[in-house]
Amino acid sequence: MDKYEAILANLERFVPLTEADKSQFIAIVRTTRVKRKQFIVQPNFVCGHQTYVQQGAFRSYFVNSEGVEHTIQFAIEDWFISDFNSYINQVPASLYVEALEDSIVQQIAYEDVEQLCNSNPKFERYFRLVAQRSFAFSQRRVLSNLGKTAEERYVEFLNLYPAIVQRVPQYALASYLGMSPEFLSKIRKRSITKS
Amino acid sequence: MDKYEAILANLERFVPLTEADKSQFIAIVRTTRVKRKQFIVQPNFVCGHQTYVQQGAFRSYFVNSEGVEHTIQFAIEDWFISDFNSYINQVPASLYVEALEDSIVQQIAYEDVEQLCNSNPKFERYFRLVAQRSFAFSQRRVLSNLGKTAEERYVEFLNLYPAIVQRVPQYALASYLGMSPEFLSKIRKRSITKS
DNA sequence: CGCTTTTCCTAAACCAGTTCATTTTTCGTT
DNA sequence: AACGAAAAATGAACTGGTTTAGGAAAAGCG
Repeated sequence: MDKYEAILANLERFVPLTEADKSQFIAIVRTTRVKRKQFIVQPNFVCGHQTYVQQGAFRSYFVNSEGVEHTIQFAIEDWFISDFNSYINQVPASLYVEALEDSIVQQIAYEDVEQLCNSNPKFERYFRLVAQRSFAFSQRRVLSNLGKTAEERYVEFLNLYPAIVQRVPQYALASYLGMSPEFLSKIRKRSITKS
Repeated sequence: MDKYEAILANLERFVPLTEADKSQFIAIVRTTRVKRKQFIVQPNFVCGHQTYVQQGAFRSYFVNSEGVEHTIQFAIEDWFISDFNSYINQVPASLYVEALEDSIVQQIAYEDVEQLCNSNPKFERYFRLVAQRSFAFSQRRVLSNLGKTAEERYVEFLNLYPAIVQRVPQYALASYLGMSPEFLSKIRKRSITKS
């Protein structure tokens, strides 16, 4: 299979593309292999790319002043991941983005994206729609967690992303859900004996 | 002063505009007065507009299944506010957006914005940049709160938005900062006696 | 102005979730 | 298959923040 098939299908969910558009886009894409535990973004370095996961799994996380990790996002096949604040404002990152499995990604550089948007409104449109949806999504996530207990947040995540639960380490999931790994462990035990 | 001056200046921070662009934009803007306590967005109604605050103050909030209010955002002069998820996906809102003072706003309708973006790439570009920055901003907000205690979140907000602290009711601020009003009261007492 | 309603403050009991210390299991590597 | 290291589980002690209930102060409104 063509390695650009998936990412182009992603674009075409938002804007129709001619063959010329497609090659214009492919020209700025770079495919890379990333080994498990390897970082593609690190604090203090400017995040120069957006990364599309063709195969594998990643997480982005923040280490706060006390040294505690907080997972911000998981990404598996057909998701984008980066330190978006660093990328969009071209300032030093505050996140790590780490491969959780051996993976294959497609990357596009900031400068190339901006130029692409300037030269072809279809891409401007694509990135507008994606940014708006991402923003709306992050708002929804905040909302749906408000006033929920730790257990409710876990159950909700389990229903929404059963595949991810199987695939990521438990301490990472705990830090995503905003609880200690010990407490997540306690919850899982509870919900197993219940059912 | 021209009532469109402020909102146009906002646009021009991102894209240069000709006089023709400006009148094209102004054509879809509607100015409205909103009285204190009045809602401009309500749950179960589709949020049809983005709202720019020319004068006054608003907050958006969510009421969870237990009836507890959670403030999502405050907006004073030169800010936009809406239920962005409802607006962008044109689905029923889950938020209230309420005027905290008698206010004057400028509103632009979803359909008009989409048409404007289609017909003039400058606006496509403006809304892309704004959405990207909003997303980055909301990520930053999440980050900066991670692992912080209630008191640290209060102190940070006080430093970032001293004007807003003076202007909004304390229960609204508490629900924004993710704590009970009683606890915020306790904190304020502590930090006064400290200084 | 005076009445009503909303907002703010105080304090004690309480609890969801954390921390710490130890054991058990899983998993990647040779 | 066997070793070592990382991850997950367990349980007891603890705590940051909530809840509940009451009263004081401000603010809205006729």
